[in-house]
Amino acid sequence: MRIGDVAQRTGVSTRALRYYEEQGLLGSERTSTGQRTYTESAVERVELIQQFFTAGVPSRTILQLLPCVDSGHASPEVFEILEEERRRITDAMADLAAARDALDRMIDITRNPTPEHCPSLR
Amino acid sequence: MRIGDVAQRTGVSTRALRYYEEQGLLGSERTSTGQRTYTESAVERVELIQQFFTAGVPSRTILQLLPCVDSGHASPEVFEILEEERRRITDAMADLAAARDALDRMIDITRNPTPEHCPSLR
DNA sequence: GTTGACGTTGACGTCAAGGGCAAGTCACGA
DNA sequence: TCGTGACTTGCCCTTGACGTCAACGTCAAC
Repeated sequence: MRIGDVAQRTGVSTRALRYYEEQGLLGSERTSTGQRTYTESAVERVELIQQFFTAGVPSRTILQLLPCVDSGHASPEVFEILEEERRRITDAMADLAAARDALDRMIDITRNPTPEHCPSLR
Repeated sequence: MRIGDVAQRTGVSTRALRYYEEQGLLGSERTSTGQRTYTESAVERVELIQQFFTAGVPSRTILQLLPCVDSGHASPEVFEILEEERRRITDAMADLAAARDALDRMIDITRNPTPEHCPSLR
């Protein structure tokens, strides 16, 4: 596959794919004329990378985690990173839940304006 | 209260507080010599702003929501924003959950390396 | 009245994940 | 062989929420 094919199948821009390679996250073979060639597994890899990016894991951290995906083995340091990211994500979920609750309260108040809720009615 | 007090009580830098004011998110009185003065409610306000920032709500959107916090009333457009942000946050939570599951699988595999999981052992 | 912490504005720097453009090369069908 | 679309590298640009520095004013204490 060429880069455009991977882009189309993953929904990730070619610019982003080159960026991933630049960051060491995604490998590719080259043709004799220098064009990138990808295997099928690259699609899966890109999807995993995307998932991490979406979760707020920075590229440098992903770079440390990916070898462990391939080898199935984690050094103690990598293991610590795994658990730390897990904690970070859990905390982020709690923050999101709190913000959503705040929005819910606002939605509720604006839907049922009552004197207790609404200073302007008092 | 002066800006340093608010910073200390909220854990938000003075630079950030001035930025919030610049963005219209946070009001302040001024002394005759130009120094900012805050009421007690500013602390609560800053905490709310932080909560939204943490949840990924951009300052321009927060700016549209805050008047509704004060008035207890939301125009249809603001109401739509409220619900859209709610959706966005819910989606983000699902993304985080998916990423955490991916991490959990990795953690599990590295904790119990088995031939099925680990290509290098096959 | 001087010291030192705290305050002011303004301008520029940072960081990450790409976007966009330029100028050239490659692949492939007509 | 020509055209066209896909690809290459290299470079600067963008966005948001501040950090940082400069140059200066203020305030409370001693």
